[in-house]
Amino acid sequence: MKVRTRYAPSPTGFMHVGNLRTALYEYLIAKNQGGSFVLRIEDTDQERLVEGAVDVIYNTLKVAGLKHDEGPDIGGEYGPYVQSERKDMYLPYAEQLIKEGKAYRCFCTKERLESIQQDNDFGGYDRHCRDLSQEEIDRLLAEGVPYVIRQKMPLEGSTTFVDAVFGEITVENSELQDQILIKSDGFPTYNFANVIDDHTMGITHVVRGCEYLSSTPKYNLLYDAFGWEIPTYVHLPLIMGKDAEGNISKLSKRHGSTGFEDLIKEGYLPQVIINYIALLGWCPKGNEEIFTLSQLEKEFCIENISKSPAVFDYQKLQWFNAEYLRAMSDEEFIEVAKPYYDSVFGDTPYDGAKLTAILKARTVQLTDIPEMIKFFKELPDYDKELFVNKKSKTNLENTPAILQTVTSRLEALSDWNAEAIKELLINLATELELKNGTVMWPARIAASGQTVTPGGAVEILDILGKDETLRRLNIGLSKLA
RNA sequence: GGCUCGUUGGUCAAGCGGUUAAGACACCGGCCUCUCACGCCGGUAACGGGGGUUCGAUUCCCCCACGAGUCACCA
Repeated sequence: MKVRTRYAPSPTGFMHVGNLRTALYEYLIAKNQGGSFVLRIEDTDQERLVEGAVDVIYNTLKVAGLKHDEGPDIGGEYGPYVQSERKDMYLPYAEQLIKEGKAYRCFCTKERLESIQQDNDFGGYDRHCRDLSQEEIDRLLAEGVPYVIRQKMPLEGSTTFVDAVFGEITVENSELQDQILIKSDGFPTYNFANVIDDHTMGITHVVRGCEYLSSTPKYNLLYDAFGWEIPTYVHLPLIMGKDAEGNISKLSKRHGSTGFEDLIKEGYLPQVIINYIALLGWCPKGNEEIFTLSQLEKEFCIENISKSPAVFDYQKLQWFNAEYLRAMSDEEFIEVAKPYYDSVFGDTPYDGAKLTAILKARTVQLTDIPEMIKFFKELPDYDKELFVNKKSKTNLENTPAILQTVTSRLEALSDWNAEAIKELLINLATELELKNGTVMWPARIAASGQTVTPGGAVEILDILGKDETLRRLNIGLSKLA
């Protein structure tokens, strides 16, 4: 049978990396088996609808490369793919269960439910309406008393199911509530809609966070009640975060950015986020860690999904990002870095290729770029003490003369390119019987106004160009005078 | 609190009865070097505790501890 998985987010306007990982695993499980990945929007909670939230979902999947085969925007033979548009499908199923004695109407008010919460030795709903007489039901219906439809849970025994990740899990039926199937506004609950939709859409693998593990027996009782085949369950371990004190809890804002959009804004590549979260809870066969999406499609297997929760590690994410950036061609790097170059230079022309050459090995997050290159745009004010460096053997005594010589030699250089500049400076060092650093250090400081720079003197001088270089070297000389 | 699940270095994790207990990130040295990176070489660091089963347990079983999830007209 062809594998079919579905990603069923509710449109909240925010894509948490945990949700994205679920989507990714669903996608991978489907693609690994040549199956279909379905997108279904779960908007049964009319009180939590957010404007434009569905677009966030489309956009994230698109940027992340998780192309769905069926969905609200592209259709498919199992539509509609938005639950609110499927609203009328659910009630008949619930009524069928009532007819078969597997569900019942509950007329209890919210007030009553709240009051029994106070003194609940049993926990939860007391099944007050489970055995109302038919006359009573008819009377309440005639009066138009609002009601919900609840599922009758077995009072005894236990329910066992097998999860593809966690194995066999047994829950006592006495633990199960008579859960609501249809809310008083006529909409189905998430749990009910899920079962109906998954079955009618032919979903074979239900992949979701393990927070659903203990409610899965309820789902299965529903499948059984309808005589439907139970799907394969794949429950995923949670993604945790670690706060400043070292406490570990479910990943949330206090741990840093948790939204896909936020991470993109912070200069992480979409393919990096995908690669990293793929490895949070799943482990490939070999030692390789860098995977493209299509490689993941081939490698992914349910057996290697971990049972224990994983802490989201921003340092590792950074390493992945830097690694991807370094592996890029110059053209690819320029493409992703351009907005950041532009943010520094504005309308001033610049050589993206040369910037890329020095930045590629040094960029962790793309957002690091402006800070690294802003000195090219404008020479920062600096103290002459910066010229002093023990290891390069530079000090305020020898530097003025060296910098003066460097300046005049460069002034005479007609062909301004990295190679020529390098040759000139190295030859000068040899000629003066100095180590390279003694010549390079003053040049770099004067050209950049800072001790730490991306690239060396040669690259910086080359990028600045002859005029700007000489202007800056002269500023340096005047500081030393 | 009841129930369910989990527990290998700081983090991600391999392991599936016998291993010098992989690898990666981070960290610490060293080399390279005009700074910072990159790259290369090396290093520190782990099976939560207690009982069993077994010739032998990180691996199987039980108990405990700790952690997490769940007990909604939310998903």
